[in-house]
Amino acid sequence: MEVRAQILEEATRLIAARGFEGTSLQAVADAVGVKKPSVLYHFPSKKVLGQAVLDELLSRWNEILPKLLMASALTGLAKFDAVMHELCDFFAKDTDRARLIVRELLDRSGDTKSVMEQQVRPWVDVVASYIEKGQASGQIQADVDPPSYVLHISCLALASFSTSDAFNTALGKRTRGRVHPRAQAELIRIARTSLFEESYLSHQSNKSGEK
Amino acid sequence: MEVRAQILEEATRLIAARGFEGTSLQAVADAVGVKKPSVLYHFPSKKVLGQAVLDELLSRWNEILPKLLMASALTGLAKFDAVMHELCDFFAKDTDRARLIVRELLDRSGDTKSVMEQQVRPWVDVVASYIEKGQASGQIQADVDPPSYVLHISCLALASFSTSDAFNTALGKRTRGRVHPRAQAELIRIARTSLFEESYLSHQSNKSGEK
DNA sequence: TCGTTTGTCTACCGATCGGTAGACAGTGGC
DNA sequence: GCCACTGTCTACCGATCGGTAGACAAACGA
Repeated sequence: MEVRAQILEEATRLIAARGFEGTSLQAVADAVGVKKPSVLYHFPSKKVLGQAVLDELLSRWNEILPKLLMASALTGLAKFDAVMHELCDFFAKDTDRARLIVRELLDRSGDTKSVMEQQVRPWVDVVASYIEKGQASGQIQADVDPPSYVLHISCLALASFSTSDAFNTALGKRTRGRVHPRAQAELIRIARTSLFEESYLSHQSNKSGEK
Repeated sequence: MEVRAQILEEATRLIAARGFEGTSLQAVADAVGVKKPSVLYHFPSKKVLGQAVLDELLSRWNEILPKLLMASALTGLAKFDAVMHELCDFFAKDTDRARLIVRELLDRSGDTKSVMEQQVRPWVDVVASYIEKGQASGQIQADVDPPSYVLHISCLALASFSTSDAFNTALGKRTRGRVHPRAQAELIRIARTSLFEESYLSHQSNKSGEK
């Protein structure tokens, strides 16, 4: 069972870096240190291996999903901070994750339709409904378009993390392999400032003595 | 010269959709309606063809770059709106553009280092310096990190446009091939709200009678 | 009219692709 | 001792990859 896990790990790394089409079974086998038929013994085809990589990613995501939304004891800014913190942590823990998702969105934009409608959209609707509540209570800016906001911020996190190397180079930072702390702080600032009413934010920061 | 342009066009479309590794010269030839050696007559190798696709994209970008920054007669919010409008228009005119750039960032994150440092960073620095001026005059929020902000908003536009199909599906919209108007408006709102001081924005909207 | 150039083609090359067949070694249970 | 199972291997398959050689036809310039 050890070899199977290694194959999955190296395949994840290679597909994230070079794409599914750009990764050969031979390259995966070489990375693990076995021969090609051994790879095909554990995963009966390349397509199955690719799907296993995505399934592994999805199961990791499902691990933190509860923490994301079941932090329902929190409200307003505290809930927002918890969600953004978990989201950034998820991608920061393994930089391949954002790359894999972005590649999947690019490579199979057609095939992901049903996944989008069945898996992503309900999740977006839940977060959007929270935002609408915040708008009703005046904590959140009235002209926010909740579903678009949720998707844009998701896209922003995905893109910034998946291109973190080029991102840091353009920043002139040498923080390899992960998003620079200042850039991550700015990401969260953009998301927060474009969501909450300024009056609510200043009130919260006064209360908590933050910044 | 007609065939060469068609090859470039179909190669652009195919590489944007399936990636460089996922696009064979045979597929390009079939799309144009010629045989494979004809493709290799106009472009001596696949690598050259791929670079030509990127060069074409870069030259289109250089066409609008002056309009982006030489709109220097404008200041503050008017300049911001002009830049964001041109930026969105650029990607909206051809949805392949964002996909090509994102793929390039993913596939050759290492090789793009010099391009980043020589082409992108100066541009980022220019915009960042404008933002710093805005901070000094109080129009722009003091806690914005200018270079990070510029890159994040660029990433946001890139990611939202390049994944527009999946994006719209998750939104439940059927606006195929381009970003839904509401989503694009929300993108600009996020960028504007997270940049300018609220007092400046409300002052400007009072002056122009907008919204 | 006659070379030359331009562009497209057929036929083919070696390398690599994903995948298969089957030998072989270890490791149990009985 | 024996058989079944597991896992890895060598050797190979047809298909496709990027790329080349060279025939051929149309267009062009002198």
